[in-house]
Amino acid sequence: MPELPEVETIVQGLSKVIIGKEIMEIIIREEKIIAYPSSSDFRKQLINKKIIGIRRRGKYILIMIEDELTLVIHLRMTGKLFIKPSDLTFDKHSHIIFRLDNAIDLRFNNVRKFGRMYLVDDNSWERAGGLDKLGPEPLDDDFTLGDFHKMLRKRKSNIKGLLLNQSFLAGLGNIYVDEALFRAGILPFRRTDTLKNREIERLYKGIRNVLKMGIKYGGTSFRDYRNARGEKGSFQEKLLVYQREGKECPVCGEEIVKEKVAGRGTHFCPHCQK
DNA sequence: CGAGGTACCTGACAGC
DNA sequence: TGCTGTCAGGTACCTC
Repeated sequence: MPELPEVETIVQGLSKVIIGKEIMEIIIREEKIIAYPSSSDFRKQLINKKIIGIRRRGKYILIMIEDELTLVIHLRMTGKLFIKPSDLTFDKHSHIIFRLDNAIDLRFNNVRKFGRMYLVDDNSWERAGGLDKLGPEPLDDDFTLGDFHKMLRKRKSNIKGLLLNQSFLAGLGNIYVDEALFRAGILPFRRTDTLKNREIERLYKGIRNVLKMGIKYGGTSFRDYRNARGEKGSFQEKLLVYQREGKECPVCGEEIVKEKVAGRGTHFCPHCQK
């Protein structure tokens, strides 16, 4: 479900509420969500510990716990992480509940049960479900056009598939890839080694701009996504091609097309994108 | 290495 | 009303 801007919005929302709080109780209603370690070790190591920080890496949420532990959470599809005053009524899909010391719950809700949690030692991330294999952060200041150029030069696959690959670049998903490619004027099935310098530059800027805009508008909510307070984002109102099949291209007026590329539903303008 | 398919799950929606 | 098929913001794993 969530991509970089949605995860960033959730992290920003949670940081105001959970930092400095102690975990009093953990209610595990779906064991399989805890991927590492065992659910009993997971509970044992977290109980009565204080949350000292939270940050994002790609689409992963990293919650820093005292005693040099990191709770790593990936929401996958339909995952939500939100805060709520503690009570005993649990939504059908709230699988893990962290009860904090101010009578606030941090709840992990995930209709499709694809999301996973990992509890690892700080900076020891090889057990954290691929976190150690991520590519660069696209919004980092030290991720430059030159870096992007160098990374692309070694590749030959279609550009959409490559941008979805988290070990190539961290944080993009199906929505933001389609939007970035539209803004760059590049067809999603173009071979990476055919991209011209000026196209690579437009793509670099397109990726960064669309991610920044996504964060500014609090993410994209067209079905499940909600922030840490249960509110929708509004970037769905700014989408130019995603979920706009059959509608007019905002630039040329031609019809937006949807096809399967890299195994995913892919939206593009056959006139504006070359 | 890359491409393509399947699997993991549940729910919404279209069509009959 | 209800059945069936398809699709969904993600990723791991398998085969060729």
